[in-house]
Amino acid sequence: MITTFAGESKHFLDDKNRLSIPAKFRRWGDGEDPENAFFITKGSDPCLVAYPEPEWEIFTEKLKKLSQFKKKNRAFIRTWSRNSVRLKCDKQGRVLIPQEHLDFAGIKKEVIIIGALNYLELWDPETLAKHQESQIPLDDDYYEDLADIL
Amino acid sequence: MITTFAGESKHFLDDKNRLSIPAKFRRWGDGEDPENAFFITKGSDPCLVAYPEPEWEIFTEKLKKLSQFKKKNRAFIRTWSRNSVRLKCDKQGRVLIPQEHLDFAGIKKEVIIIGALNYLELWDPETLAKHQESQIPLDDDYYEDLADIL
DNA sequence: GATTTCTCCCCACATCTACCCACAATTATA
DNA sequence: TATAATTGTGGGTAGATGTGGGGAGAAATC
Repeated sequence: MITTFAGESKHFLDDKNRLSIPAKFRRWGDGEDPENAFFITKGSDPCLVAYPEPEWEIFTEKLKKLSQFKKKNRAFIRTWSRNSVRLKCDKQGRVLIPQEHLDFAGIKKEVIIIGALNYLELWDPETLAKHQESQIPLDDDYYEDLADIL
Repeated sequence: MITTFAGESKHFLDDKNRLSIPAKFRRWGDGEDPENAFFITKGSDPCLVAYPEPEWEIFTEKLKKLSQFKKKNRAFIRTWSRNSVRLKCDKQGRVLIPQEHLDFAGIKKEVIIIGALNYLELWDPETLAKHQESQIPLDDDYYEDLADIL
């Protein structure tokens, strides 16, 4: 069982591109996961997405079921896999994020870390603000649909 | 099973932004919840809303079922989760409320804590008074609709 | 094989958190 | 009513946390 991530923090990259993972996001489940590694990918939104290793594996197992005889499946699997990097926290609870991933999300120094239930999102503050502004507000139809499951 | 919260109290933030939870709201259910943590979120009204952890989890578990490959789902989860903070009572029954949340609700020193059945509302007294004044009175139609379920 | 780059350990330290103790005021109990 | 327990509030302090930087070893490059 994975701990549910919630809340947000602001941290800073240091000169070595290391990012402290907030302590509350650093441990999960029953603590029996010895490594507590994350997989970081490029998100569908302009941010990085960090999955605890078990979550990433669950998702990846689903992907394996896609037929590789469909061009779009191959493309998706390829992209997913290329963009995934396994990152282990150092003894101070930091991960070293590849420059290419930082560039994708426009992260320079400041990082907003959002706990989004079973994954984390890493945002550049400005990019996040702009994204929130340009966001189409959730409309009544959406809430109608939500109401069906909530 | 969650105890039903009812009634209201007035407490004061101390210099460290700690708020005593009224004793009657501090324990719930069968007392078998070892941590007795709250999740505090920004309300739809200008106040903070505090859910006992089990209540928050019920809702959140449903949210986890939403696919993250729909943009609107991501937006909804992000908003919900960003504003949520898990707060554990210290041994004296107090929680440390983040400054940002206090600012959202305009809380400075005095706090009105309202038991609202399965959650608590935290109000700045002035904000609450103003909100009550500007409140649209409940009309007959509303009571007609209520009658359907009551 | 030698040199350079990268990774990750360690140490350091300011800040923040949450423990503990304390105590007055209130409520419960005998 | 007297006594005991609970509650709300204040404050000191040890430990946790976030950040910075040196340097040993691994990996990559020449």
